Amino acid sequence: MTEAIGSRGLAGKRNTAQRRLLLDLIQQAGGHLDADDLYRRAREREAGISLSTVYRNLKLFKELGLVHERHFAEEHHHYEVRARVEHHHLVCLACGAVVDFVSPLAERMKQQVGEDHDFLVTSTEIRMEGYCAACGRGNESDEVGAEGGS
Amino acid sequence: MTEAIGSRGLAGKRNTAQRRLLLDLIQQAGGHLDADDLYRRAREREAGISLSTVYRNLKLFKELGLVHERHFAEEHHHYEVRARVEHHHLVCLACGAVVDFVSPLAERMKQQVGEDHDFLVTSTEIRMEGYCAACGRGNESDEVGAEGGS
DNA sequence: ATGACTGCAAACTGTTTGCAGTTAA
DNA sequence: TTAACTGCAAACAGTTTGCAGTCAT
Repeated sequence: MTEAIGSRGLAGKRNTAQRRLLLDLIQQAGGHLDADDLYRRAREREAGISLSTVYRNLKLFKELGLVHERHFAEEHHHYEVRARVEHHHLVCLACGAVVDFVSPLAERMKQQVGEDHDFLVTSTEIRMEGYCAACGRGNESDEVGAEGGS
Repeated sequence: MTEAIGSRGLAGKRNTAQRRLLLDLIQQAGGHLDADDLYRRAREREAGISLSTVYRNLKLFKELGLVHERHFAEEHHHYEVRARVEHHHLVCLACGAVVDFVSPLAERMKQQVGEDHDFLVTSTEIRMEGYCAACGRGNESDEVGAEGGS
């Protein structure tokens, strides 16, 4: 049953070849692709597709709730299919790997913070940075001690 | 007292009037200002300062660890003085208010996630979105239920 | 038939860079 | 004195938009 978002969910919008293609690629990719990744992959299958179309549809998919926009440390956006369960990201500062994770603590924190600050929290994004097992060694210098002056 | 980062911490770099001014403004602001905010405030005090200088110094301060760069949902970066204790952000989708919060759960989660995925986590950024007490009512339509198809 | 959608090129925003002049050390 | 720094303008990357033509409905 991986027809998850194929054409379904377009809510009255036109079902064009480009949209089908983009949705399909996003879905296949699984996660974490930016507009340019998507554009490049799309061109492989349909050479004439334009970058504006990619952007316009990414925007549409976002509005329809089909994809999520992520803000990693880089200067552009990343997109991923809307996940069934809320997950977060761990990014390796050395190799750039992005690992998804879930944590029950996140849910608890959301509730608690919402209560404490009288906020109705609708979504949470957690990004942890550091070094993965492979890159871990040799990077002791970049520690983040948080000392304050008097 | 509050001479926290004034000229101190420039680590051998030149102590120019522009740097002093920028550091001072960043400190006064307390948090969450973007390059353009900073530029505008800086011009009020020293009309001739250039935007490139703002960017170049923001980059320097970041490298020296004097400020943190934040990635809110908008298309540009925000900066804040390096806090004594790691805190996170709650942003109101209606009025744009940004509230800082701290949570002991964040620390626990960091440890746990690091262990689980064999990552050396050096920093964590948590952003929760939702509606503050004042904006809360009247926005029931935009809920984020995470349902999966079939 | 017709308005939503597309491709293209041009515009825009946030950020970076080359260069020549200035200034802290 | 001199290399680090600055202001300016021009370059860049990512993203958006106006327009004329196309295509799903």
